[in-house]
Amino acid sequence: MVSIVDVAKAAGVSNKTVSRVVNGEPNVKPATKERVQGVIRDLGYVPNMAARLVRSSRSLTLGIVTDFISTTPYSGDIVRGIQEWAEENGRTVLLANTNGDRDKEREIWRTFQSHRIGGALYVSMYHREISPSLGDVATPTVLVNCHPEPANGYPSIEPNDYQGSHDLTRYVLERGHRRIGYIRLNPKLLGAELRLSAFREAVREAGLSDSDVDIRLGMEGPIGSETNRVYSQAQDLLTGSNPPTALMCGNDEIAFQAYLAALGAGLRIPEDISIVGFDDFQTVSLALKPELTTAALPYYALGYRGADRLMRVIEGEKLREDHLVLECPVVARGSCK
Amino acid sequence: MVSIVDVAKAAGVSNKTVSRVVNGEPNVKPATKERVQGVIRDLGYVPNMAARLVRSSRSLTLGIVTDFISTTPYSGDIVRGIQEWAEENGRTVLLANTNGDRDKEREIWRTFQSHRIGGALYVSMYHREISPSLGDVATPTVLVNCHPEPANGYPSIEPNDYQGSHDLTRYVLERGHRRIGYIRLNPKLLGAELRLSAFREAVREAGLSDSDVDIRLGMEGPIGSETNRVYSQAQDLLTGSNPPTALMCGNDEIAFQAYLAALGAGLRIPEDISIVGFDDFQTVSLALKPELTTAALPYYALGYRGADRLMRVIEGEKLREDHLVLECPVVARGSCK
DNA sequence: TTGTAGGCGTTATCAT
DNA sequence: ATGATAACGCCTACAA
Repeated sequence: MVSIVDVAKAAGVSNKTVSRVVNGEPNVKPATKERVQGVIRDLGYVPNMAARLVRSSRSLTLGIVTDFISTTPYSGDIVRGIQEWAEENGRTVLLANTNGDRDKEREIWRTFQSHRIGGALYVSMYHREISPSLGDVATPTVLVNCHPEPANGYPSIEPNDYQGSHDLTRYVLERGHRRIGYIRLNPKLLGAELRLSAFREAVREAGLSDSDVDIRLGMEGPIGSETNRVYSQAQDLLTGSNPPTALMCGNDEIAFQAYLAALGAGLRIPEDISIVGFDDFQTVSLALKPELTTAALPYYALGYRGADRLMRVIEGEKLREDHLVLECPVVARGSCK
Repeated sequence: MVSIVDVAKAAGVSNKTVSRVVNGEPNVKPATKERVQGVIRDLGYVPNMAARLVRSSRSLTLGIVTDFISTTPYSGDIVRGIQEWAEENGRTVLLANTNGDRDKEREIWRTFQSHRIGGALYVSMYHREISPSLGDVATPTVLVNCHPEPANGYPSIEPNDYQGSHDLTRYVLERGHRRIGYIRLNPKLLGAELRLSAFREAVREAGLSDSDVDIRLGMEGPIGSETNRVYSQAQDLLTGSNPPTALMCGNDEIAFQAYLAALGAGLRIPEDISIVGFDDFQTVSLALKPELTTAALPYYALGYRGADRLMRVIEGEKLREDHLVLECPVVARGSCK
């Protein structure tokens, strides 16, 4: 593989001059610069990052640690956001997946260290509280789609489930609905609590009473192997006496099953029953007919802006104890009212 | 950061001996070995891959190039398969995404070169024929979920859409269906052609005539921004005179919309109409009620075995012109007959 | 504006 | 079984 010395020889300059050209440093005569660049092209020289890193110990690669990449396919958009940022900023991305295993997590951390990464993004695939076991290392780290346990203050970036659910509930209320059903996510999910409490709050603010809402548990049990009661709960809710006019769902996949239950019961959407979801998982939300009104989880932005924050941490800004929250905008489509 | 020299000093041996211990080389007295390992633990020494690479030029990291990671969320399983393999084999993974942009592709290739990766996996997110623009580099490369244009012989690994569709059609026929509807994928997709022709062949083998099948175009237009006619086509097909008893769909998302159309038309699944999909995209196939009978695209295995093949190429096996094809098994669930 | 010398952390080579 | 020394490709520091 052609090295900086080869280029220097061929161009008749010192290796330091080549280095200067490669790194865009000043103090190179334009003529020399062009000649060197020509040789670089001709010889197909590509700088060796490893050698550069050994000498300067300033790494341009950053690590991504994901947890359950398999169970929530759509959140891959977080990774895409990070990649996009990395590409725009001349960084490269090292990827590893814990599969929820603590030992593996520690091992990954060692691997990243051995690659002397500049910083890391710890990406959770569902919104939750975590305590990453990063060893006792001082690598700059930002938590994405999760937040740290109270004590250990990593900076983080998360979606605002509360605001999203509150806005969405208001959207439904503003369309005149006064009897509202709600099918919950697995209570073990952080988002479940936030979304439900925002729903309750918005409904209370609108002056509805407890008897105006009908809250059901859609999923329960350990995450990844939960019991799914959505379909039967939706059936029960929709075909009971005095059914709601609107049905809010913990996420789009629940809404999806609610559609099936509603259609199976001979109801038309949205004429007989309005349905809204949460997440804006487009494979579902855009495939449903009518398309689903929902609140959008800003996955891509979570990744992109998370990477941006990481860079700031790397460059020395003190962001510890700094937790950023991104809005979940309501996406109005045809399924409500 | 603690280096091999620090360890050597603290252990009272030469740096080469430490190196030997770290790399599990022979000719180290057990006592020395243990002492060194103790010091390594105490000092928290982590080998510097960059330095190792500079010296030995044998890279333990491999690159993944993806194209449209965003449009097909579920195919992230391919990446998961690769990661799993990498982890089991002590390799690290560098990730980059072209977004379908040729220039970016070339740039990624340069970046990978500058990291001196040992080999690369070119991963397409939907099954297709490609001509990767890898520059004139000799980095070992394996194509995953796609195959090379005739001329340039990269080894590849792909799903067997034809076999999957053929088996699935036979499964449907064996359940006694003699009038079958079919909603096609976008013809621009390689899988679309393979699946449809396998369907036609299986139907012909069973002695059905052209009038027994009703083939509709569900999607068309440029990939990523296609026109979706599935819902209306399904409605039309199911509510016409002399409707089919079984409806086969180009993929699970089409089947999903067919469900909606069927339920909307007051049909019961599978009593009035059997529906089958393709892909086994579990977010859809397991959420549908009844759960969807389909053929499983072996995404995970594609990644895992693709990585395995890459290693073999790296180690010098001649696999050029070697194209591996993985079976798509029928997954029987409740939606058929 | 350009070049020289030295060193980063590691492995390879050859001695001991 | 262990060590001394050179070399990998690059950058830093300093000199010219």
